[in-house]
Amino acid sequence: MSLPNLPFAEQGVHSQLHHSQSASLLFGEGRTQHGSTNELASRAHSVALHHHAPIVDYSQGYSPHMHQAHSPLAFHNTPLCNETSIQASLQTVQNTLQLLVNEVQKMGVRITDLELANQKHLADQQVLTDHIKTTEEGVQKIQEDLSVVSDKTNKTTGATKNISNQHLLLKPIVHTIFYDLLGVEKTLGHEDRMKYLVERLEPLPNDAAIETVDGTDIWRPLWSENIKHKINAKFIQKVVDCVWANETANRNNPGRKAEMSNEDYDHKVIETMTKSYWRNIASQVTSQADGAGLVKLRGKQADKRRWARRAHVANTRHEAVPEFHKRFPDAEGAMVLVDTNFGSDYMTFKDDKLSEDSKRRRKEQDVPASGWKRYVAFLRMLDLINKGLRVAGETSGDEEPPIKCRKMDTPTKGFDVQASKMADKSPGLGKAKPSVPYKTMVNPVWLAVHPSEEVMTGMEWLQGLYSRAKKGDFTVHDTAYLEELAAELADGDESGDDS
DNA sequence: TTCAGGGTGTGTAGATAGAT
DNA sequence: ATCTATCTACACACCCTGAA
Repeated sequence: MSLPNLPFAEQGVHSQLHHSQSASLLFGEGRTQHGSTNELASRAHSVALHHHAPIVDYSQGYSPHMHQAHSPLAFHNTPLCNETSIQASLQTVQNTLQLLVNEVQKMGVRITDLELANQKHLADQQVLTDHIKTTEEGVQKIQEDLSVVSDKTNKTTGATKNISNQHLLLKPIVHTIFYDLLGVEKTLGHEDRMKYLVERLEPLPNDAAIETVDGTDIWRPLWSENIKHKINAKFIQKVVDCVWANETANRNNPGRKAEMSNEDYDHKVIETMTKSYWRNIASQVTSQADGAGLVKLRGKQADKRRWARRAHVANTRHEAVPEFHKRFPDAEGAMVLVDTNFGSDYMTFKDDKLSEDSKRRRKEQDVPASGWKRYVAFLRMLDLINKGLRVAGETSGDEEPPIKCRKMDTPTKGFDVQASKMADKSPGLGKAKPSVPYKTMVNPVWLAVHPSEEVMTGMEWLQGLYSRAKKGDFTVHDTAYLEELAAELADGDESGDDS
């Protein structure tokens, strides 16, 4: 109120100065108290003292006496040097001296206070330093413990985990020597290699590990046996020895150079890689050899192909999400919605257009055509954005580097996963972390008849996204297509909350 | 019309993580 | 150690585009 233009802190300083002036400096009250019981108060106090007190207080408190004592005017102005006046003068001098003595004493007390405070600060500082030292030692110990744990983890997992991708130079070397020792033609493709190995599944007589054909030793591991079987162990050891010997020769011969990195050039690493590869090949050979196994293998391969296709489409859709966000800024979390397991146009396929196999898979999947149209619409919009981006050829100047894209005037509609690539289980199943759809992804009517379907709340923007999209976010072609889809959606969504 | 260059869709081997 | 599902990297065939 009195200092409207000053921040509160400034006002505080002023009030404190006033207090110091009246109570502490003139009368010496409370100094010891403040200094000894409250460090913060003491500090503030001493700051006020050093900065302001000498000018303000000494001029007001002592100058009248000092002036009288030292100014020549004091004597010149005195009319008579009689006894009374001398006594008065002496009295004044004595008073002044007494005041000075008092003040010096007070200053002494004050200095003692400051020294005490200083000692306490030093003690506090020492305590803090000790604390920091203890903390640092603790952190160092934790770091050491962590590194030990990490070492142990590496050692235990190193022997069992597949480390092939950590040794990219070593991998082809191991594979080549592996097949060399088996006598497999280098020119053969993967399928023919498997065929070759399947033809040689019969164990050799007398537990032999090697047969000699045209003067060449050919190894015959027992693929159906455990990796620790003595013949398999011998074969793996042979591969490791050959890889090691080759590399050693390379390194010792001045005319040649090392083929692998120093990390690869390690018996344990080579052995682990070889074992891992042996298991891989053994599993394939035994599957090929056995009728049921072969069927299983084929099924697995088909699943992989389907999955790869779905993943490819999901990845392409991910690329379109940033542009989608530009067009629909409130569509928070759109990226999360694009899940490999969710999106496929087969959800909207008419049953009579599907093959028998696809019908079977859809049945097992239990996701009827009308159930997920709202979500499918979202995916189609991503597809269209993606097509649009490609058609535009990234012509906007800030895109780097300019992609040389062929111009396509009529984007094809067939962007989605084909019906033949559909999975045979519902989207949430079969994953370590199941994919759970958001409630707004599915149509309310479908959800009502599938009460067991687990859904999450959120992504409210999906609702009605459609009708907004029709209003000119896309090219003429795309808009026409979306109109088509919107009409279809309206049919499938009886609640009509999308329009 | 031909053809090189490159985009697109698809298939495959193998890696990886987690469960058993 | 083994099995399973998921994922990555790469290869290849097809076909469109644009220049010669």
